[in-house]
Amino acid sequence: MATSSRLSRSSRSISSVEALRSGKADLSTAAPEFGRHSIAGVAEQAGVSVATVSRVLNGHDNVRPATRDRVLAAIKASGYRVNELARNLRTAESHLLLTMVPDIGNPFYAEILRGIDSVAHEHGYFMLLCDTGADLGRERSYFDLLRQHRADGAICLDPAAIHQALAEDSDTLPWVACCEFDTSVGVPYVGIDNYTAAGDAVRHLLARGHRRIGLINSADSYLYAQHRELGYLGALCAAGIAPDPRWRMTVTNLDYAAGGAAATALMQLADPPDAVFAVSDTLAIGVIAGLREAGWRVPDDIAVVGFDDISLAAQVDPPLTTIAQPMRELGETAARLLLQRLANPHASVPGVLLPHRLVVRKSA
Amino acid sequence: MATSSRLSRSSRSISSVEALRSGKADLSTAAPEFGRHSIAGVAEQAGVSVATVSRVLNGHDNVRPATRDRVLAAIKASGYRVNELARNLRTAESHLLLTMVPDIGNPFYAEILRGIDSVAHEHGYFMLLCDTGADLGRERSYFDLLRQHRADGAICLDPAAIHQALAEDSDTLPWVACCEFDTSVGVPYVGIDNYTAAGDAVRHLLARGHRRIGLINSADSYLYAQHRELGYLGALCAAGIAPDPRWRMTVTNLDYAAGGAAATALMQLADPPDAVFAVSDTLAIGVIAGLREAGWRVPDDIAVVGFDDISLAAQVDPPLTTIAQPMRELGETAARLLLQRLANPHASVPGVLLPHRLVVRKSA
DNA sequence: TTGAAAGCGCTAACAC
DNA sequence: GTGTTAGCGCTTTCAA
Repeated sequence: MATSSRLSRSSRSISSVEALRSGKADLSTAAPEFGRHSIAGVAEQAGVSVATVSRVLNGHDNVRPATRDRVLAAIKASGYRVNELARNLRTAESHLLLTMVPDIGNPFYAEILRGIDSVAHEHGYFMLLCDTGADLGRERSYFDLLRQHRADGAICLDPAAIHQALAEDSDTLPWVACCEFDTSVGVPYVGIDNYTAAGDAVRHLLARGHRRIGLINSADSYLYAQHRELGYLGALCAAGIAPDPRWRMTVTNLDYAAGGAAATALMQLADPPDAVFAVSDTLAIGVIAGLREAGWRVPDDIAVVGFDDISLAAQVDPPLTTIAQPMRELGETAARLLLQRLANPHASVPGVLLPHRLVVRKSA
Repeated sequence: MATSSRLSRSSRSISSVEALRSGKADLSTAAPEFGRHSIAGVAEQAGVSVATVSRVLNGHDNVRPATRDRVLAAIKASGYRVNELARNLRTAESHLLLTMVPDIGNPFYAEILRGIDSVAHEHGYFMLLCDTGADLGRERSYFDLLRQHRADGAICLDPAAIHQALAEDSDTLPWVACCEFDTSVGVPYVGIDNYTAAGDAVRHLLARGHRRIGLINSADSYLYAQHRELGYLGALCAAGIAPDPRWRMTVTNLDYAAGGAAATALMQLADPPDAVFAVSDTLAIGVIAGLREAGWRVPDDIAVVGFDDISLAAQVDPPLTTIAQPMRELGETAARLLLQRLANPHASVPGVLLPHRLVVRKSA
């Protein structure tokens, strides 16, 4: 294929471009008759029993080298692959880890997912990813995957699930919470100290001389939103400032547009803030865009602090000052907690708080 | 465990953070004993045979209503859930669709993923997401999931796989290509006409009076990169312009940083371009950031056109002019093609090209 | 060291 | 309409 794919590039490309234009390339597909062999076939071919093949397959050492070689040869010759479905049924595990994320599109989750994925692979697991859209119904159906034994355990990054945890049997299921968590439920979790982190953001603003500090927050049904609001309030109070309640905006979505809309609303107040703390970088980036559109300069007219430190934060204009969460580590830890719980269902699994840090750039 | 996990947070967190960081948490495997009931238990409880329970479970209509009710009651009372592992073994399908994406972090893929997910769910499938990191080895191991019957089919968004397709048996496996595809291979695909799309981008720049147009492209091992380069070249030639080869930059990564670096390099030429076409929005956003850092104004000093139209494109400063791909539809179509292929392995599945469009904003 | 055989939990013939 | 039963492909005692 190396050679055939290296046919004069231009000629091939052009013809294929033409084929593409028409959009009509017909692809008569051959029958995918994959995996016809079973362990019995291999056994027969190697002149041994299925038990022996199984032993070889699983690397048991009680097989004579000569026998092993014969089996290995038969496997190779037949192109045999283990049917994991059968193996899973037998061993009662799927080696799949369910990950529920509220919004795949939010770059905040991408790095967390990578962390989960890497640890999962290290331990022979695959990640079954589900976008819940923060919808309770869908979430519930995803938990069913656990009940149906289609996944061995779950990592939930989705706030909506947490509250459900108490009400249903989901607390008997093998899952852990990541980022959004309730320490008072018996579910293992990993996250950061949202209260302190939000306080850090606000204290930074305070240190820069801002006194009129707005907050753009998620609905307080989210625990992290509650904690960040408390952190915001706490820092302000400690500085002897009574925050204007009109400066607290609630959004139902963390996307760019929501940030822009909230910022616009904020600046239309008779008495607008001179700084804003948004509880997500995506929100903050939307805020900056909205502000710019309305003719305000950041940080001169109004300072902006975000939360998360997604890779984009450094790229926008002005680069975003934000609270960094250790995203990759958050994901890795969540996966380890879950694996730990699976390995030892009766042991108590700890809750973990990871450190955050303030990253000062130009927006505040 | 609820109580034992309620130990003072600080002390617990610290020790566990250390254990987890080390990655050495020991994971001796024990049997997770959830879901103790089987279909036999339900049958017994309802005073019927397992076959009848199975019939009820699968909604067959040859069951007397009274019997059905009895079974349903028994199911409810026992909290029984189907063991999908067993069902899958029996029916030889997992109802899992594998999706291979080169980089979860690239927002371009997020909307495609949503499209896939929605169609998959509509048809009772779940999406098993794998980040290949554009790595051939990992990709290969993901294809193994198909061979092992752990997934029924796959959607591959990853360039690296395409070339592999010819060389290995992967062309007998049930998969489809999305976004990156080779019309000359017998694999169903969906994508856009990259040649024309790139041409449209360049013609827009031409129409705005630019003549010195640079290109920031992926390595030409990618088919889409080849086609876009051809489109770029074609449009330039048609306008009677001989493009300076030094204005063509190749990046090995589509992230923001790569765009910034390429832009910087471009502008250090003795004779820099006055416009740049980047083959990805993430790249283009990095270009803008890099340019700004170096003191260039967009679009006054240099115009920038991107590709994809991710949601962020409208948020950056200046808002990005770009080629929009119908991302959601791309994903939906890919899923449909795959489902179609699964439903009818012998039918020929078409290749599909979806329309793109130029979105003019302020960067060019 | 190897084999025979019993299931894992389910579906689908095939009987009644 | 309902029950009996034979597997799906594998792992794992238990014997030999």
